[in-house]
Amino acid sequence: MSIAHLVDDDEAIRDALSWLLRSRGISSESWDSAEAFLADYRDGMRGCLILDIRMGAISGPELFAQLRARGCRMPAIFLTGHGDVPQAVDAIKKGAFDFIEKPFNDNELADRVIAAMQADAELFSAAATTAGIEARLALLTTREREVMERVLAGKFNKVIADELNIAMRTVEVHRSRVFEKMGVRSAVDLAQILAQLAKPDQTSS
Amino acid sequence: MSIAHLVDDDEAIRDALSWLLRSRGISSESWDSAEAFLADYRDGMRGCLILDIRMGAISGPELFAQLRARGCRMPAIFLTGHGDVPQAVDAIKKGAFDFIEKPFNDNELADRVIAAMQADAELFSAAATTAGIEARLALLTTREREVMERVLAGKFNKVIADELNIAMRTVEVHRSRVFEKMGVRSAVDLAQILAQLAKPDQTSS
DNA sequence: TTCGCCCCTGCGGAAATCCACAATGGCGTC
DNA sequence: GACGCCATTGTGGATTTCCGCAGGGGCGAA
Repeated sequence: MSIAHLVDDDEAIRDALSWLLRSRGISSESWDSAEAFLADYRDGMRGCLILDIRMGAISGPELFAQLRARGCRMPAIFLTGHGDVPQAVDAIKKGAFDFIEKPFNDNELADRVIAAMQADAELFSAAATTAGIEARLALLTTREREVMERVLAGKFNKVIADELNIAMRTVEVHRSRVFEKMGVRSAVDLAQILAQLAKPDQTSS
Repeated sequence: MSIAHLVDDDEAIRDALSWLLRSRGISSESWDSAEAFLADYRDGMRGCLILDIRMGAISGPELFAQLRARGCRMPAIFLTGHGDVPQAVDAIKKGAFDFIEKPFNDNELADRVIAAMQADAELFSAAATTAGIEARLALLTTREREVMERVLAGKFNKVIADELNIAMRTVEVHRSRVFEKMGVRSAVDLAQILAQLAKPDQTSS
């Protein structure tokens, strides 16, 4: 279940938003401060963030930055009462999903939240595959990784054997074990799945 | 020589900006409308764009969209007189480099322009390498491309031969010609350079 | 028509990969 | 100490790749 995580120090806004979202079939949870949310935050949370810009000690953008630093990739929608262009520009540049002025149009906001939820779903499925790849990568032994690097550099087993001062046969064994553990059947496949790992694709609006 | 391309219907602004930039060692050229700029626009132009939001028939964002459609990748800085948050958010999401309100701070604006110039330079060098790859790719014949696809799919020459209903020897010939034309020596190398082609890397402020 | 480019094919050999079978030694855990 | 995991190596053979040599047919441009 993915839910909207609402952080705003204004109870009226929290109530209005959670009611609005519920009416669209979106469940939400609320916090009255960034600190409160940070205390509850857990890796792997799903859904989206709806953050007020101005809050107590920690502002929305600051909260967002801290969450990002902690690995959170949930799409964030910022709410602001006073149209601050530089802040909006800055937020979007830093990866915010959207930046909306209060008072907001109910329909529009709900649509944006739904879009954010969808973005999160896509991010999640993308992350699932890369996580799988990384998990397999973690299973490799040191030697296997050394061999893999050189295989990806397009070197012949013979050359790799020389570089590592081991017999060609040993290289072959490592090589095939790498393929096996990574679930691929050729060096080309390996190169391709590793290439997609280093390539996060950006989605917006 | 990279220069700032200034498009604004207000002569006073154009003059002020070009003077400001000149004082920082940045040369610029000015147009008084989007139409005028579009008429002069040529592929391969270098530098950055400084676009007014509100202009005659074609607005800054519209001009930007048209340029992007025509392949222009110059970083664009938008100037706006009235702080319009939704417009700013939209512009940044669509890839604008920056969105600045008038009246602007001279120092800040100059800094942003310099940053945009630098972004353009990075884009250019990145584009140069991908352009090289695409140029080589364009040299391949249809058959060679068909073979290449299947090689990248990790298929054996034998399988490829079956799929294309040609002799294995022919596949080998195409395969080696592909390597030759692409300037690589193994299928792994090929996979890697093609992977980097599909991966534009985003740079912002 | 001649020339160039592309697609196709066969032969044969050198080089590399892939793989099953078989084994040794180190190292840490239970 | 037995067991498991890792790194290492060898033999030998099947499979694949890589490549030079040699040649045929189609097709469009000069």
